[in-house]
Amino acid sequence: MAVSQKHFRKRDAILQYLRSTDVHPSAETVYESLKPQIPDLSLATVYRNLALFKKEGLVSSVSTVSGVERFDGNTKPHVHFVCSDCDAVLDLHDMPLPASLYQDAETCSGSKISDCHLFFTGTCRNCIK
Amino acid sequence: MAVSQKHFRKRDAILQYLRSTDVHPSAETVYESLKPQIPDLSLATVYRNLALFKKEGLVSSVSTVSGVERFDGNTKPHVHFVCSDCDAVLDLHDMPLPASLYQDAETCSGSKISDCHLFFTGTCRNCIK
DNA sequence: TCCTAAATGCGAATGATTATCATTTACATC
DNA sequence: GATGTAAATGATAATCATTCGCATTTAGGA
Repeated sequence: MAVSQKHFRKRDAILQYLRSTDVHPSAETVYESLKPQIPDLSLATVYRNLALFKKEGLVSSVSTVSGVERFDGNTKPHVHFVCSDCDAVLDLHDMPLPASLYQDAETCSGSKISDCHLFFTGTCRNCIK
Repeated sequence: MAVSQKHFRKRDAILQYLRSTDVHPSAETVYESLKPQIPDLSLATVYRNLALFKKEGLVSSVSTVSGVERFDGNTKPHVHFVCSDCDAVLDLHDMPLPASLYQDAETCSGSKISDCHLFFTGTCRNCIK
């Protein structure tokens, strides 16, 4: 009925949002961020699509912070920092993963490795003050 | 009243169990493993003490696997492997963390780092078959 | 316009974890 | 040994993130 956006898909909006931010949002945060633009968005849809994206490798699950899963639309492997005070999740772009890690892990474990997760916890710059 | 073990503390039993195993148990698993020896153990006690141990640095939280937190009584830093098929968590003892990582992360993030977590996901040897 | 499969909204169900509160225990003191 | 006090615990309710079930809507082709 609307002039345009008949083909608009909530799924696309969710993925787009994940790729546009570096806050590593939770499902709830994705929902709240998109709700103003998409008033009839349902939380279940966010969860469903996040699960789908994960399965398809379009987004990754950083880790769970204070019991809540956090997502990342940046699929390029990189290191994370998690602040245990404010639950912020930051990218440490300047810390590349040693290229050998992957292969080492496969050899060492005798398993088929699919993903590598490296993150640090501590107190972030803001919370130190 | 009992002959001995008047001073026996469930807390100690929980810590002892965590240090004796390498299965990286969940709270539920700790509970079920100790229940036969300690019939009046409560799940709440397990959760309470795990939280306490974590705060004191006596145990660490490996990661949450399929929505369940997994614990490790081995405080020496080491690498983990998580099987996405069977949810097993294994130690990769032969993969030491580069000593510089810690310091690098602190410099790179401008934060106070307290812990480092490195783990791989994939399909373990058993599940490959 | 009609049809079908996929996508979604809504709300209930699930399941892990935490909070509450009464009871018990450990241990120091008398 | 009796007593007082703070910590530890058991039992269960409450919480909260996540998933499920199902009816409805949408997209896109016939």
